Amino acid sequence: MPRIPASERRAALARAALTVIARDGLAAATTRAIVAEAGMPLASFHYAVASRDELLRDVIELVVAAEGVAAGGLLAQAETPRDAIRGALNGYLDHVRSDPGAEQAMFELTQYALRTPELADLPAEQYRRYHELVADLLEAGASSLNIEWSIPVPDLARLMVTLTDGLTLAWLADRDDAAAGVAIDHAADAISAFARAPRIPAVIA
Amino acid sequence: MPRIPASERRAALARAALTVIARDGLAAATTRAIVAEAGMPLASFHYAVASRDELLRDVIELVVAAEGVAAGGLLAQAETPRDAIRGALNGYLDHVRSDPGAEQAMFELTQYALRTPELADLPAEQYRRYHELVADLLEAGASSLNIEWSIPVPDLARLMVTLTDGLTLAWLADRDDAAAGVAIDHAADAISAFARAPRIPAVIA
DNA sequence: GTCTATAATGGGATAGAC
DNA sequence: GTCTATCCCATTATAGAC
Repeated sequence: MPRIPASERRAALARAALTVIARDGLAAATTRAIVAEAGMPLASFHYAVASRDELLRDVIELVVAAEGVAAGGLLAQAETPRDAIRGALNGYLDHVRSDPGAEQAMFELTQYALRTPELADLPAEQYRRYHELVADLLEAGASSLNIEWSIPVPDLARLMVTLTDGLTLAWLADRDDAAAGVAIDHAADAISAFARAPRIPAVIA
Repeated sequence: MPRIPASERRAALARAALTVIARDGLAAATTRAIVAEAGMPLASFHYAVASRDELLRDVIELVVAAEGVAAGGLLAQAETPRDAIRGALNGYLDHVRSDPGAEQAMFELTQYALRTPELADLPAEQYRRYHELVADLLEAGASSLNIEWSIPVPDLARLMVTLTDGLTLAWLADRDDAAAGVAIDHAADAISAFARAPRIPAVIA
């Protein structure tokens, strides 16, 4: 492994760590497992990064960024607010189903960060970004459906993140697709009640 | 420590483990930390229990039982379905606020169990009990408010657990009391839409 | 600059003295 | 039956050979 900049090794290690955590869990993500996944000798680890916890900081940032990419695809075409919410939640659950380990990795990392003084600041920032991301999606959805939300968009965003987290945790625990689908239908009914016709109608192009 | 039955030691170890996990996190709950908390010599650990993972099984059952006790107190007097839902969610969040570590311990244990083949069956059972517990509360609430729920009670129960999990995770991450309170208000609005007057009016005593 | 080899620590589990 | 003392392994981190 000659001549690879430390910054690149660092990024490669973070990606490898995420792969290991998604596959085997955080407890299994030892420095050895991580360098094995990255195809590096053990000593490269501390050459590129000061400590395991410091690498986990990178991993969390990686995960948050990835979540942003995944969320971008959730804004499907829909005729009604209910279908839009329902589609977004189902899309999110499909994403979880397609790679449950990755989603579980997020939760494990968040909980670990909360317990680790050097990382304890990350979860708040992580959720701030989630809320912001979902708020943007809600704004875009309102615009595309020509509706407005009857409660502040940041409030609704937090409620949507609450639902995705809760749906994910329960599904990870019992893998009950049918129950999750039903919960999503009811949640879509409940949340779409916050959509209403705009006070100032949009100009039709 | 003379003459204490193994079953009692086992229970004491499970309680001590939960104390340690709530205070310092699952990763810090080593056999040594657990016996120190329980005031026992290290060798008592494997005398009472075959392995650390086996003790964690007991701990999860302990946690689920404790959650049941906590939930029992959430059925406050309320005039309307909205206030009942709102009161229950606020009561739950107060419980989380009063001992965040204990709540975090639950999540950590669930995630760890999902990653551990010998414990992988527990989370489904855990959530089955939560759903059942909340379903009972919803039935009791409907009866006391003289309403009925417009969707099946098990469906609504899953949605309520989804909300409590989601609210808890976000609050643990950002400790934003105001935002959590607002989210609860909106959630109560949304969920109380599933309450309606009973088709068969209850007999007034 | 890179990696082999090893240090130093802390872990789960147990043998054997009392 | 109980617990001290220890085993042995895996871990993070690093010293020093190339």
